[in-house]
Amino acid sequence: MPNHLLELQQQLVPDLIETMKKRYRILYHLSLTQPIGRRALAQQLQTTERILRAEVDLLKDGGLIVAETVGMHLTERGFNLLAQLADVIREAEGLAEKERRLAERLGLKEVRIVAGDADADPFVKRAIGHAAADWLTRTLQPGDILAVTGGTTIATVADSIARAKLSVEVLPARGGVGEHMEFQANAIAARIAAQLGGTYRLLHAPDVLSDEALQSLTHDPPIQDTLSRLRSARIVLHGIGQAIPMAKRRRLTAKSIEQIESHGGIAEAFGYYFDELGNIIYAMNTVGLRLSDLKRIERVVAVAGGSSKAKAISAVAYGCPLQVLITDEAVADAILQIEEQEARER
Amino acid sequence: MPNHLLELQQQLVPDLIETMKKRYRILYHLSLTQPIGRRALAQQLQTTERILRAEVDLLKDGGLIVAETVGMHLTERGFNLLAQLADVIREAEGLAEKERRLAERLGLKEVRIVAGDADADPFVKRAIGHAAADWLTRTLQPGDILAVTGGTTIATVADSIARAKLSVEVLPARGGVGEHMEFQANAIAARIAAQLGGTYRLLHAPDVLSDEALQSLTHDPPIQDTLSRLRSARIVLHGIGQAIPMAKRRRLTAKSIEQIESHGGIAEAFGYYFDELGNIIYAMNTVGLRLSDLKRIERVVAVAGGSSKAKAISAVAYGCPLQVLITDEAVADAILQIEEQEARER
DNA sequence: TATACACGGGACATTTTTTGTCCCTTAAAG
DNA sequence: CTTTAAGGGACAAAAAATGTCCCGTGTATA
Repeated sequence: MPNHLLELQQQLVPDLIETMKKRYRILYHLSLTQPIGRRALAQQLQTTERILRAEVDLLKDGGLIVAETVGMHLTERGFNLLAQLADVIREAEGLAEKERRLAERLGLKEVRIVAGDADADPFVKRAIGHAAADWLTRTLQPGDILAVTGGTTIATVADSIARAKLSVEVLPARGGVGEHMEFQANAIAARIAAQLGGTYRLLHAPDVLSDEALQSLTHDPPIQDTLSRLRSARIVLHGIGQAIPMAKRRRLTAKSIEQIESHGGIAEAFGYYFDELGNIIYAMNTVGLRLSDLKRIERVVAVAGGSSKAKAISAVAYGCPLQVLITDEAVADAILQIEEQEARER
Repeated sequence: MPNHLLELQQQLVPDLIETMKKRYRILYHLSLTQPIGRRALAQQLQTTERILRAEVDLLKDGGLIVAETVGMHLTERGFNLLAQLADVIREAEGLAEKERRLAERLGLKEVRIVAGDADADPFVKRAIGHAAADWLTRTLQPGDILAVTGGTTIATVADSIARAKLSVEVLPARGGVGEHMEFQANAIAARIAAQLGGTYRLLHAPDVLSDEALQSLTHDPPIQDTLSRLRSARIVLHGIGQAIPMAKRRRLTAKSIEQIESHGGIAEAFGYYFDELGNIIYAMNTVGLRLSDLKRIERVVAVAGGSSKAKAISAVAYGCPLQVLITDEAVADAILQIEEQEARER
């Protein structure tokens, strides 16, 4: 009933909604990449310079955009309009509907879908990060403990978080993995804390350990302390990986990789490997959050996109306590398509 | 807040809101004049054949219109859409806003404004009639007594009233005046009653009388009966005239006309003549409803339009108990403009 | 029954708008 | 100081919108 009007307009001026989406998309891209030039933006939006220019001129006349020598950027009015239109557009794009269906299918409390496919368009990854950052700022409360994992996806969340002054504590949910500094859980926790204006602690330990090393490390007082705080986090933000690529990147032994492969391993999260149905088929000896810890955490939020990760994402949703998923349309479509196939077979 | 969306769209896609209005206008004119041909409709809408044709083709594709050899007419879908969009368009056209302001200024419960100027475009008069008919059908309840005056405007209401089966009684609020049969209160009451499926009574008396004739007539039992029922009407629908033209049409004596003129007479209603501020400056000896009777009536509805009547309408609103006004945009603008002038002078 | 009329739809030249493309000046960054 | 990417101007080519006329057809009127 609220946006009943859209349906009426769909009948009388079908192209109205299309144009509205198109212009919204321009404003949205602009908001994430401003200041940006006409030509660069056109390339990003997969359109020609001249066509974008026509739209931009209109938006400029409307006072939603200003053009300066460094490039175009949103005015305050444009920014407000963007925020107010967000829900309408999500409804018009059919994303809201897909969110409801995906939440039901995966048994989640909340799903947020961003248009596009992160595999095909790097901008979509940023958009996912932005959506997650948005969710986070709306959800975080003073005094909260937030745990984050590493990875490129969660890093985009850190990129998008707006500056704030919020007394929260940000912790890395896992130890150090691999080489890239900026994708480490530690580094991301620090960046997010800096943006939010909160505090952070680091977990000075490698992610994977031998039994003995794990034993001794967990008796180290500072690590013990961080770990116990970690378990009382209210929100956990984590990424989801594909099993085999992740196993290789982690330099697991050939034997372990083979084991994962032979058991149909498809997803990785928190150092656990899952098959398509969410069964744990391999678990690493990790410092940091364990699967059993997640059950007691109020909001476990998975952030991941790209059609290649679709199966991994549904696997984690089945095998891991999860309340919120922030993903892209390609993933949603892939998972919902399986649902339709099943319905047809019945 | 309900059509908050419209304001957002106004910023993002102002041009498409215009086309929405344009297409709505086509559907609306079509609904009042169907079946009608392309060329005739184009003339009515003050546009060219070809331009209208482009729009009509779209509406046809959308299944809102069908074209037959007798002309075009709305489909059921088109008709539903029209009804559902009515409020939206009134909001988008700014009519809703003007209605609120006019109601406040004139101290009325409800104002309904139709786009255009009845003086300049005869179609607007029909539209006013249609709006009044619409108001009436939504307001009338079984058992109601409805009183109506004569005049061309109220006659258009009778033209537009949809057939119904409603047990109401329709009475003429005044006696016979002038020569045109179809504009007599009696005739209009009968036609409205016929359309509504209700009953009616007639007032077999001339509108204007000498004192003695009035005395004797009011002792005539059938007239007495009708008059007493008239005074218990729940709704009165009446027109508003300009003082001088009306006085001449009524063939008042030169002396009376001069009196009206010298006192600044501007409006006429129910046989009373008002100056600009609503003071009664001349009253005829009429059979039928008196001004004093109106105070006890629940809904007194004035129906009148055309820029030339603007002052007359505001005069009656001041001088006469009135709850509802159905008029056109030209009148509304004229009255509201005075308001703005006053505000400027302050 | 005959006739004039208004209907929708087809056709097409003409006008207007949209679009692709290139260039120019300017300001910031290296 | 040079390079780069910015916005805006310009203009021909392409596409769309528009004005205009015609035609066969069914309807209502004479």
